Amino acid sequence: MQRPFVHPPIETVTLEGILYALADPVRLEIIRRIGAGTCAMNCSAAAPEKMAKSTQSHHFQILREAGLIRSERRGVEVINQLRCDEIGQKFPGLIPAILKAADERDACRST
Amino acid sequence: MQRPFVHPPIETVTLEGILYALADPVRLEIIRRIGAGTCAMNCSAAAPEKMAKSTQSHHFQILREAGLIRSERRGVEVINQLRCDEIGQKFPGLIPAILKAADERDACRST
DNA sequence: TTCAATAGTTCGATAATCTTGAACTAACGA
DNA sequence: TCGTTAGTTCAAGATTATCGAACTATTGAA
Repeated sequence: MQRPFVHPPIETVTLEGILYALADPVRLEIIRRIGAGTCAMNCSAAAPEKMAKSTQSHHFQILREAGLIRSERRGVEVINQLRCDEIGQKFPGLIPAILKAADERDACRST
Repeated sequence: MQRPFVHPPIETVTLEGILYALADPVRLEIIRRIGAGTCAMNCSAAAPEKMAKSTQSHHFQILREAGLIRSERRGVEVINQLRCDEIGQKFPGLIPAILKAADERDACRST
């Protein structure tokens, strides 16, 4: 089928959806990678290597439905970017706080 | 069996565990109620009314295992409180950001 | 002490959700 | 047109959640 990507308008994005999406370690990692990069990232680059593609695709779909990312086909690949401005407007400081917590966790781990 | 409550030391509390616990709407609501109150709260008061007690109990167990709450038996009931100082030390601003987002969502809803 | 009531917990079974491999689609280049 | 790459969709087995029923722990009253 492969219908075009659906992105919920920011008004319908819910806190539950965001937390649910970010509660999965894989998806949190994807968001961290996408969020850290300056430009949009394709799915394979953002997801863990050894995971089944179908599972990757599933995770991206959940991130899209949660309103966290915007996906767009660019040639043979699909590029993704964080909808940080929109989300930041609706839930100020939420995403940064979570990403900061993830960074702090990593910093603690490596010491 | 009913073994005594186990509370993970703050060092073993993970961001994943916290996000996972708070991703469930019921558990987020429980944390909001416990967090809002000035004193510790028993399970029935913090959980939604019409939910099965076994399900409530299950949710409290997940919140405990995530390190979000500390439970203690007080007579016939079990009182719960947010471990906000400890968590705030490990993940500064995380819980407040999530609770703030929940408050903002409610504020938008009611207007 | 014994009995009843209250507040949670544990257990077992069904219902919902996740993960994966296989088959498929869409775009590109030789 | 064919082969390759990058993702998606689908169906099925494996986890995980929800509930009712039975149980435990504590209190207070007879």
